[in-house]
Amino acid sequence: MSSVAKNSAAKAVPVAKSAEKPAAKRVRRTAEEARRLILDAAEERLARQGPEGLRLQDIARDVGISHPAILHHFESREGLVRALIARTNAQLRDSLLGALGSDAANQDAADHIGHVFEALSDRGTARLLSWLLLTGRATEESDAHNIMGEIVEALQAKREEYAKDQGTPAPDKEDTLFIAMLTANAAFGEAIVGRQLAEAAGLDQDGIKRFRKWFAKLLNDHLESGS
Amino acid sequence: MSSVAKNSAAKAVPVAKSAEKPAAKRVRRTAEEARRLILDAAEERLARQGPEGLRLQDIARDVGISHPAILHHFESREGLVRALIARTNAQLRDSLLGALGSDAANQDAADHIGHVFEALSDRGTARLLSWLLLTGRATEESDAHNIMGEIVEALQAKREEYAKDQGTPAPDKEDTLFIAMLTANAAFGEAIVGRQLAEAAGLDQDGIKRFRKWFAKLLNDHLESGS
DNA sequence: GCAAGTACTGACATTCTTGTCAATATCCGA
DNA sequence: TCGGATATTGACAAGAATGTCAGTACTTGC
Repeated sequence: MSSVAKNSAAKAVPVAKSAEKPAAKRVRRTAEEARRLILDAAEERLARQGPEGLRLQDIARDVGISHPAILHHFESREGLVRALIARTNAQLRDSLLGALGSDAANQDAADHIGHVFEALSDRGTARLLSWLLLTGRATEESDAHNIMGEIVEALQAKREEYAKDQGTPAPDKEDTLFIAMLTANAAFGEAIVGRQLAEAAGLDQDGIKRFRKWFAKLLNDHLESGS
Repeated sequence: MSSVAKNSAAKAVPVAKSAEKPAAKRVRRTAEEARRLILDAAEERLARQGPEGLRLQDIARDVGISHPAILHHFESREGLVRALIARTNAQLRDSLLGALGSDAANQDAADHIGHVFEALSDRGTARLLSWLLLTGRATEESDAHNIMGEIVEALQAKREEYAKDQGTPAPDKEDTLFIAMLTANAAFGEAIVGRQLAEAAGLDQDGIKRFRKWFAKLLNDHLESGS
């Protein structure tokens, strides 16, 4: 050992009192893994406790690291929030467009409605996005722009295709847009006030399912009535 | 002026350096008035900047008082929030039930929809309520319970009356409940994501109006189709 | 093995926010 | 006009939160 006496008891910084802590074997993750874990923890905190539960110290404790580690990976708290927003947006986009694209020939609204509601309710995606909208963030990010635009395009394409098959006139594009908007609004609203309202009305979990079906039927009736 | 030399330069506490501040003539409001002003300012801050903009110092500056004055009137920040919630709930209740009760014979959904949307959008009522729901407050307040219950009752009564006039069968109560829920959800959703979505879709203010009308028509069609 | 790169940490600095307190100014009734 | 009640204030206290920094320990390429 050439460079001796480096971690003995010399310098003075770690002190190292007799036989106390076994040093706890520091763990080291890849940067990517660490970022993922941190975002996961932040996401859950946000979903469970709302915006005020998003504190670096808490998140760090959840992950099992010190809070400066978070700063190391995300620069600042704001950076963390930005990253969380970006990831949530991407997940939402995949979830929605994926569902819309997969069962290509499915014209039944109920399935799509279900997907939208679940995509927004699960893991508190809607709550997260609502919070960021409420705090005035993402005003210029305009990620939502693309998502909404793509979805309306996809929906309109399906309706036109369906109309051609049936020999009915092509549907109005604004009508398609309104359907998408209503669904989005309703899903967001449900994610936020849904539980309260359902409780107030004495609806159980099954009642909520009935509500979604009822809503899907409402839209289906509209679709079939021809604009 | 018998008791002279009271605000001269004596005691030592206010220091009163030569000719600086003219003492600024302290204003004194009634407790009620002060509370009202404070709540107004808090409400606006919340609507404009979201939950993070609700700081005692800021609110105090808006009103033109010092922040301990707020504590004096509301005990604590939490007390202020509670009071704000209570007032907002009461306003919302009056607004919604008032509209529903006034034009007694009006069966047209469009007007009611318009009222609901406006009541929730104006002054950021929905944003405020959303925030408090997101932060997990008002879980047991259950003020919302009463409001929702009353509204469904009122709506159902109107539908039954209308059905009797028309000789049609009485409407299903759950259907009425679902209509109310959808409207509430959609209005909340619009209050939060509405602007973003509309922007994304290239809708202007007029487009939003068209959307609301479209939604009202959707419900009207449903009402007239008999459940 | 060695050295460079970097994930990670403890301690500290800074700033912000709620809340307390004693003192003061204003209103209002006697 | 006096005196009590109370709305209001400045100064301070306590705590929490983000951010900085120098140093430590793990990994990986040579």
